[in-house]
Amino acid sequence: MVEKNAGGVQSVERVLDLLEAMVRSGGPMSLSELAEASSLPLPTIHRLLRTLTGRSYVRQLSNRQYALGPRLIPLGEGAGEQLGAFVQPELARLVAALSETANMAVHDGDKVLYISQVPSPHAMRMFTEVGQRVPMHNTGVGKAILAQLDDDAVRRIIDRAGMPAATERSMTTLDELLEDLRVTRERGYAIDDNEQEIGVRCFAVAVPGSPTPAAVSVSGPISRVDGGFGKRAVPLLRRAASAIGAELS
Amino acid sequence: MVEKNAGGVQSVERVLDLLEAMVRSGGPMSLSELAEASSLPLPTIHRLLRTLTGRSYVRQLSNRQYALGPRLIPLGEGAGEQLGAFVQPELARLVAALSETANMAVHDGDKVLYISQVPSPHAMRMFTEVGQRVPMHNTGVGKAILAQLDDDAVRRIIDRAGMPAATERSMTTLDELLEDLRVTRERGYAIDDNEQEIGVRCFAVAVPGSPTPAAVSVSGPISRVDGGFGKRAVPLLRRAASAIGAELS
DNA sequence: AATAATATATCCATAATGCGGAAATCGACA
DNA sequence: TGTCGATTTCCGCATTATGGATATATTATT
Repeated sequence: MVEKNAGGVQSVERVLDLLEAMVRSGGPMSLSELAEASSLPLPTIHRLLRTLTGRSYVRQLSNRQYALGPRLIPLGEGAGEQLGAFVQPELARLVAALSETANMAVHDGDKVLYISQVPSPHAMRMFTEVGQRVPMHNTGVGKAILAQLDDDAVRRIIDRAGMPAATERSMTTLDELLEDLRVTRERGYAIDDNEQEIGVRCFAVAVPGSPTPAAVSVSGPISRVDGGFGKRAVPLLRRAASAIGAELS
Repeated sequence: MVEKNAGGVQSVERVLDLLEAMVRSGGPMSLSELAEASSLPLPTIHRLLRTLTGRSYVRQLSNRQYALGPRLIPLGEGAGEQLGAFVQPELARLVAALSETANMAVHDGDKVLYISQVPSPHAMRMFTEVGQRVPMHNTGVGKAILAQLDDDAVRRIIDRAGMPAATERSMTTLDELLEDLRVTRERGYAIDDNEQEIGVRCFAVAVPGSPTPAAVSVSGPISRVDGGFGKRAVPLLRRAASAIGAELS
């Protein structure tokens, strides 16, 4: 044995490495690019990809490059549903206590993906939709997730995604954002104050120990969601986040 | 050798079988349920799941049941993007020729998932969003996909999903739907005529040879999308669908 | 067009890897 | 506390995946 292995099935671990490399690259990859990314011998990669293409989890373009295949889509959808189903009751408890819309979102590339939502009983409420992807720099969940990364990682994400302003309250420079994240880390929760949409305020807490970074939030109109609301909401958000985190780890 | 193997890496094939079983079940599964679904020995399944849980592609609940894990979500998203990126130019050609919104969708569970869209240049246009999931029985893409299945498979889907009416033109009985699908198969393309939304008509063609069933469509207001439009649209849709199908296979 | 250079795909002998029967452990229920 | 069904760990065996070497495509060069 050349290296110790953490008890996983080798070929499965390698397949996962390959798929992750393909997600990271964001586009089709050639065999040799994959070899470099994974430091595995070419024949091995080829054989594994052959297995995946045979099942449509990877498809080979006419360039002979490889891309993620359509069969992965139902897998991702299914995972989202199953996760959402578990998270739903926790969010429902938040809504029962606070009467504002509760969301859970996960980090996905340079954006944040909503995977679960329980709407507020109020007529005027938030309208985010499960499956929607929103920027990281001007949303509560996005900033809660960013605050868990170090400044360099944040910089890379913003380099790629930019900082489009959604409202006049949105932050537009990296320095502003990094300072806001510093405050967020210290305080332990993130606030979106009219940054994503005028008239809306949002409190968000990161899910601790989640494998893909995630966060939960409650949001509503500023008339109801004020400082006093925050005082009541944050401890509940913390509890919900750690309950979810405990189940995920 | 007890059985012939199609040249794939055994443990990888088995992992895919397990994940697919978990998607089909739609909820958490116990080890023994997985054993029954996959006809593999328990220790083997356990070892494979251990590898997957170690990487967060599967998570184990406190019940000791297993569910699809959060790491699958970015995979599915990435696959959707990479597929969409390739499909985009084909859809753009359709829009250039027809000036109506073009969509591509894949079969996902009991619904249809939009994975790519190019909007019409007209001010009045369709508003479907990528990532949205819509019913199968009252959409063009949905019916094009259903028409490729046999009646029993259709029946099972409708049994689970029901046939909620979106408009007064929506079909609401299985028999109506099966008859419509028979016509669709004969004709070679599907029509959604005010069934999903009043004032909107849609022509759709299945993507041939796609591993996950898929379809492309163009849709717009009935004032522009009439019989004459269909005559021009269908051959172009066919060409786009087979171009996409060729690349996917 | 012909040739070289590079990247991709296939073979196949080897042993390392994953396999699964058997046994231990855990957890639910009485 | 004892029993039963399910889950998890153990470990010797041989089946399975491995990767160096080789053949075959594909692209670049003259």
